[in-house]
Amino acid sequence: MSPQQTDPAAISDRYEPAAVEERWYPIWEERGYFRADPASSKKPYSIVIPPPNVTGSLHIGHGLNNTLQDVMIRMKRMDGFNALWQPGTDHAGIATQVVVERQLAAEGKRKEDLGRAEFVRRVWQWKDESGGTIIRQLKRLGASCDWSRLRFTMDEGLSRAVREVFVRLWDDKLIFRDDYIVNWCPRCETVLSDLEVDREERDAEFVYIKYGPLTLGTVRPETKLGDTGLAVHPKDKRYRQYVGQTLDIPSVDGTVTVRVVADEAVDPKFGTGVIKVTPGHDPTDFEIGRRHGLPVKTVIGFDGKMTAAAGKYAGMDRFEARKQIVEDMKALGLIDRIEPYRHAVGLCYRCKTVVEPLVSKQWYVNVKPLAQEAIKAVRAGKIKIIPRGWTKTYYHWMDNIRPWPISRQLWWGHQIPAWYCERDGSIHVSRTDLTSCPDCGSPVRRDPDVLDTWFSSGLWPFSTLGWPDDTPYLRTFYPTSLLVTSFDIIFFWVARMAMFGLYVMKQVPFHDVYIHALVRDAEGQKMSKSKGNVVDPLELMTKYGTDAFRFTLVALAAQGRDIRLSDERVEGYRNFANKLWNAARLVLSNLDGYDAAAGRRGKPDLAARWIDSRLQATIGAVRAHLKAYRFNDAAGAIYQFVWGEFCDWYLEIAKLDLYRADDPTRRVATQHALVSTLETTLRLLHPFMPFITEEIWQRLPHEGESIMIAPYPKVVRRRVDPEAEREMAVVMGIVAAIRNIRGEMRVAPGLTLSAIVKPGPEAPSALVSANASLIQTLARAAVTVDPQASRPRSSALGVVGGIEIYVALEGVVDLGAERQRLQKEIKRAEDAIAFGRAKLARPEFAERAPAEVVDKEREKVAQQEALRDKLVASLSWVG
RNA sequence: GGCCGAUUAGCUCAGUUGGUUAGAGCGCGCGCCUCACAUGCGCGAGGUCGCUGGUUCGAAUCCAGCAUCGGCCACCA
Repeated sequence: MSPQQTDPAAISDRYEPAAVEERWYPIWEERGYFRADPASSKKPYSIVIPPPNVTGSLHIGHGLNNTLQDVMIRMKRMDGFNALWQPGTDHAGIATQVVVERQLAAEGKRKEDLGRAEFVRRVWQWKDESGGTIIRQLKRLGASCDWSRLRFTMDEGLSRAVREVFVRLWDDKLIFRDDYIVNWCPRCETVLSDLEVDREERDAEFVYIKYGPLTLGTVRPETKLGDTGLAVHPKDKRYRQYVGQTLDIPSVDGTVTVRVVADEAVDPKFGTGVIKVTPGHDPTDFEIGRRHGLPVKTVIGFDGKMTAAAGKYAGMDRFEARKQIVEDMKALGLIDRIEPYRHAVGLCYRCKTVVEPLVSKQWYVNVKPLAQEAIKAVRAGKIKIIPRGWTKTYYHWMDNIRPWPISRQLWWGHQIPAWYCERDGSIHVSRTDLTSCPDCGSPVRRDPDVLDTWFSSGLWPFSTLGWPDDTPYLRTFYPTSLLVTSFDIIFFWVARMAMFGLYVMKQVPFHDVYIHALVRDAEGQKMSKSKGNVVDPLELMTKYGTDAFRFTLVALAAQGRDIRLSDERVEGYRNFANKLWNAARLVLSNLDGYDAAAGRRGKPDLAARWIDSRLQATIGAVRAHLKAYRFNDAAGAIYQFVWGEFCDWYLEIAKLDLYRADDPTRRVATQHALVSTLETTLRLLHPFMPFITEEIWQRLPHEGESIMIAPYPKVVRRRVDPEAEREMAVVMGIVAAIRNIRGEMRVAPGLTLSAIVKPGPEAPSALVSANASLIQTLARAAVTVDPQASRPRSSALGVVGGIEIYVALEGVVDLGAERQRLQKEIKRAEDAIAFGRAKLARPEFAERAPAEVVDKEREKVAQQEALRDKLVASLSWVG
């Protein structure tokens, strides 16, 4: 490396991120640094991205999620792994379809007006228009994905994977079609899985209805029209006589015929201990009905309106019908009483419409056997969930898993590969499209439903790598190394991937699962569009720089705790980037005459040995923290090292050699220490702050073409130097003690103090003497070392680790003024003491005030006494 | 109802397996435009670690109970 010199004026004293970010990302991408190579002999390391909604845009959660992944993948890539970060996007069935439906609505059209084929074409068009946004934004974030491998859940290849898995599950009898009670959203007109139903507490009326000889309570009187039974607990003596009877109950619209059954599901202590059984509109009732052979009567339709079976209420909205029926029952004297009641109602996760339990024919995956394997994999440690606490949640959900309804009444998605024979209705599931019945040659009709979005995302770790084909990527990178995701999709996604991965590949889809927390606003509120408190990551990146934004998220990403993001935080880390920038500016502008070889030959002085030792410790800490996914600790370790040690101490010390041209050997040695420390630090920091580190690194003497592919720092044992650390601790302690006195005594920073240092057992004279000039400069004090010294008059005392330091005050501070100040403070303290004592002495206070108030007052007095004593002591030395 | 988490400085949070004087950022006070950086430098104030009890030589840390807040799950109509 040739000697170089940079004029400090040539580099801005502010780090300006925009230009740097724009310059480096395209270079990295063009040079192919993001690409993994399945033929490489390096150890593979892979991450699949949680696919964002293809038509979405980057929100703060993506910011955190992808920054963490980028930190890991960049670190591993630098550390010599064959690293693949597999990117892609999700078609997000219902979400995307709703957006396009809204666009149509703006044109005054409904999707039915276009027809299915045309509608789907419109969605594809929308996908093509908006699909690039989130990818561009991820690039803006610095994400080092292998973009040449970008996948989409509805790509030809991934669709083939979906169909293949569907067929295999069908052949294995793990997919079935059944009439079952489902969560139905009357607005979206589709079935929802249990996970897609949000619960919300609502106030309701608990209506006690007279049912012939019995009385029972319900919050849903309108479903009375669909009652086909009554149920009581088998052991409930009160109602035993009715069990088995069929009752004709006079009701609002003629009589209702119900059979009384005994079922364990009934809680005899709740309400009257009798429940009405409406198998058509309640999941519990549906189960009871199945157990006892009660018929299903559907009185509410898929549109949320009462059906023809509801008699005179037919066509009425379900909630209006509820009111009307209560009115009618009141009129007929069928209501015993009404009580207020608060309970959870199910809402559609997309549109918040109250979900209607309805019986309909849907496709299901019997996930129970798959869940068993998924549980085993975690128990056996083949999948490690971090933080550990989430494993219990995972087990609990897997243990209680129910069949997964996978059909959705949408047009956007993977259409179910099943055909019905027009002749006998037989079902034919096929890898290829059918035009006629394989059994009888009759015409066939394809099932119109599409699959739940999570079906295709569940295949993501292997479908993106080429499955069902046996590709080099699949062989090299499956199972993946790490999955980084948020806790809110553990069940939706992580659990499904675990089940599908084990079922299809016979191997876990990932080894480690890191679950990160939620990013909230500065007040701790969940960000939401309706609250208007959404922080736009792009704005933050523009305002403070991408590196600062990334570093903020990482620094705040403590395990198991939500992140409160505020501008002040990002600003703080923007300042950190600026600090680093200026440290680099100092180094770069003092490299004239630099000779790397000569620098290496030189003998490092104490400070150089110290900073090198601290650097090794930092490298070790960062590696350990990243290994354990303690991102915040890793970031904190670097921050502390760069600012608190390298800048605050080493750069100040280095200036001594840099600015003094009388010792060229020392200068070159120090230049070398500076370059080497800074260069290593940049590599250590690169995964967190990719842009600024590359920019500075390129300007520094370095080896290689980019920091992105430079080696990640390793701890060099022989550079760990406990002796240097001990000795520097003494020097720093003395400096701090003198600065402390300067601060307390309000001595101007420009004034040079004179200090006598009396070494103690921990700090031999030789050590202090050897570093006297260092101390002198850092503390701005003329230092005399004297083991026999005793404290002179008019001096301030500092004590550190057995060393005594006497700082002369004569001529430096106005002793008279200082005396006055001390006297004034002593007086104030004494006044406070006197006041406090008087208060305590007053009987009405001492006897009547609460004990803690009295204690507090006593404490205050004691504090003031201690302060006074300290001031008096100071005064004696100043006097 | 079940499970989980949180409670530490004015604010937001760190604090690995129990171990000297409990840390950081922001904010606050004092002094500084010291030739890398005022997005900065030096110094300082500020904490009964939610409460009660227990284990221990020793507890912010482990155990039990309580209080407050938050989250997830759940078919009590």
